[in-house]
Amino acid sequence: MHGQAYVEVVLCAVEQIPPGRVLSYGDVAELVGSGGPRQVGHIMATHGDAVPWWRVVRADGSTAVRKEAGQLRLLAGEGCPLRPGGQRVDMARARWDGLVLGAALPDPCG
DNA sequence: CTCTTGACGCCGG
DNA sequence: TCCGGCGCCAAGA
Repeated sequence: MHGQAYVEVVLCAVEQIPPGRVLSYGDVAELVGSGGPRQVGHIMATHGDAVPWWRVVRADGSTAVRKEAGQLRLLAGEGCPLRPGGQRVDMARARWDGLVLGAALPDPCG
Protein backbone atom coordinates (compact mmCIF):
# COMPACT_ATOMS: atom_id res chain seq x y z
CA MET A 1 0.00 0.00 0.00
CA HIS A 2 1.71 3.12 -1.27
CA GLY A 3 1.33 6.33 0.69
CA GLN A 4 -0.26 8.24 -2.16
CA ALA A 5 -2.54 5.34 -3.07
CA TYR A 6 -3.53 4.83 0.54
CA VAL A 7 -4.60 8.45 0.77
CA GLU A 8 -6.81 8.10 -2.29
CA VAL A 9 -8.40 4.89 -1.01
CA VAL A 10 -9.16 6.48 2.34
CA LEU A 11 -10.63 9.58 0.73
CA CYS A 12 -12.72 7.41 -1.56
CA ALA A 13 -14.00 5.35 1.34
CA VAL A 14 -15.08 8.51 3.15
CA GLU A 15 -16.87 9.71 0.02
CA GLN A 16 -18.90 6.49 0.02
CA ILE A 17 -20.40 7.33 3.42
CA PRO A 18 -24.04 8.27 2.75
CA PRO A 19 -25.66 11.30 4.41
CA GLY A 20 -26.93 10.69 7.90
CA ARG A 21 -24.42 7.90 8.44
CA VAL A 22 -20.96 7.99 10.01
CA LEU A 23 -17.78 5.97 10.30
CA SER A 24 -15.13 6.01 12.97
CA TYR A 25 -11.48 6.57 12.10
CA GLY A 26 -10.77 2.99 13.06
CA ASP A 27 -13.64 1.78 10.89
CA VAL A 28 -12.20 3.57 7.85
CA ALA A 29 -8.80 2.07 8.52
CA GLU A 30 -10.34 -1.37 8.81
CA LEU A 31 -12.48 -0.79 5.73
CA VAL A 32 -9.52 0.04 3.54
CA GLY A 33 -7.65 -2.81 5.19
CA SER A 34 -4.49 -0.98 6.13
CA GLY A 35 -3.04 1.61 8.47
CA GLY A 36 -4.61 2.72 11.72
CA PRO A 37 -6.90 5.36 13.20
CA ARG A 38 -4.03 7.83 13.48
CA GLN A 39 -3.15 7.47 9.83
CA VAL A 40 -6.77 8.04 8.80
CA GLY A 41 -6.98 11.06 11.08
CA HIS A 42 -3.82 12.45 9.58
CA ILE A 43 -5.15 12.03 6.06
CA MET A 44 -8.39 13.71 7.05
CA ALA A 45 -6.45 16.60 8.50
CA THR A 46 -4.43 16.87 5.29
CA HIS A 47 -6.95 16.14 2.51
CA GLY A 48 -10.18 16.05 4.53
CA ASP A 49 -11.47 19.21 2.88
CA ALA A 50 -11.97 17.21 -0.32
CA VAL A 51 -14.41 14.74 1.24
CA PRO A 52 -17.38 14.69 3.68
CA TRP A 53 -14.98 14.65 6.63
CA TRP A 54 -17.79 15.42 9.10
CA ARG A 55 -19.11 11.88 8.55
CA VAL A 56 -15.98 10.55 10.23
CA VAL A 57 -16.14 10.61 14.03
CA ARG A 58 -14.41 8.96 16.95
CA ALA A 59 -15.24 5.40 17.92
CA ASP A 60 -17.21 6.60 20.93
CA GLY A 61 -19.34 8.93 18.81
CA SER A 62 -17.60 12.11 19.96
CA THR A 63 -16.58 14.53 17.23
CA ALA A 64 -13.21 15.81 16.11
CA VAL A 65 -11.62 18.29 18.48
CA ARG A 66 -11.71 21.94 17.41
CA LYS A 67 -14.47 21.13 14.90
CA GLU A 68 -17.27 19.79 17.13
CA ALA A 69 -19.61 22.70 16.42
CA GLY A 70 -19.60 22.45 12.62
CA GLN A 71 -19.41 18.68 12.61
CA LEU A 72 -22.41 18.19 14.90
CA ARG A 73 -24.34 20.79 12.93
CA LEU A 74 -23.62 19.11 9.60
CA LEU A 75 -24.47 15.66 10.96
CA ALA A 76 -27.68 16.90 12.58
CA GLY A 77 -28.58 18.60 9.30
CA GLU A 78 -28.32 15.23 7.54
CA GLY A 79 -30.60 13.61 10.10
CA CYS A 80 -27.80 11.72 11.80
CA PRO A 81 -29.04 10.10 15.03
CA LEU A 82 -27.48 11.82 18.03
CA ARG A 83 -27.38 10.67 21.62
CA PRO A 84 -29.36 12.47 24.35
CA GLY A 85 -27.70 15.84 24.73
CA GLY A 86 -26.83 16.10 21.07
CA GLN A 87 -23.11 16.30 21.77
CA ARG A 88 -22.26 12.84 20.49
CA VAL A 89 -23.32 10.53 17.67
CA ASP A 90 -25.33 7.41 18.38
CA MET A 91 -22.82 5.01 16.85
CA ALA A 92 -25.13 2.05 17.38
CA ARG A 93 -27.56 3.56 14.86
CA ALA A 94 -25.47 6.00 12.86
CA ARG A 95 -22.57 3.72 12.00
CA TRP A 96 -22.61 3.01 8.29
CA ASP A 97 -23.14 -0.62 7.33
CA GLY A 98 -20.84 -0.13 4.36
CA LEU A 99 -18.35 -2.23 6.25
CA VAL A 100 -20.54 -5.23 5.47
CA LEU A 101 -21.93 -4.15 2.12
CA GLY A 102 -18.50 -3.21 0.85
CA ALA A 103 -17.28 -6.75 1.43
CA ALA A 104 -19.78 -8.05 -1.13
CA LEU A 105 -19.51 -5.20 -3.60
CA PRO A 106 -16.77 -4.39 -6.13
CA ASP A 107 -14.38 -1.59 -5.32
CA PRO A 108 -16.24 1.66 -6.08
CA CYS A 109 -12.87 3.32 -6.48
CA GLY A 110 -12.08 1.33 -9.59
C1' DC B 1 18.13 8.51 12.39
C1' DT B 2 15.69 10.23 16.85
C1' DC B 3 12.18 12.90 19.33
C1' DT B 4 7.66 14.97 19.34
C1' DT B 5 3.01 15.60 17.77
C1' DG B 6 -1.60 14.36 16.04
C1' DA B 7 -9.21 15.41 13.36
C1' DC B 8 -7.46 7.94 17.47
C1' DG B 9 -8.78 3.43 20.36
C1' DC B 10 -9.02 0.35 24.20
C1' DC B 11 -8.50 -0.70 29.19
C1' DG B 12 -8.61 0.33 34.13
C1' DG B 13 -10.01 3.30 38.08
C1' DT C 1 -20.20 8.45 32.64
C1' DC C 2 -15.77 10.95 33.07
C1' DC C 3 -10.54 10.93 33.43
C1' DG C 4 -5.92 9.16 32.85
C1' DG C 5 -2.58 5.95 30.82
C1' DC C 6 -0.60 3.14 27.17
C1' DG C 7 -0.39 1.57 22.38
C1' DC C 8 -0.90 2.51 17.69
C1' DC C 9 1.16 4.34 12.67
C1' DA C 10 2.93 8.16 10.07
C1' DA C 11 4.62 12.93 9.30
C1' DG C 12 7.46 16.92 10.64
C1' DA C 13 11.48 19.16 12.92
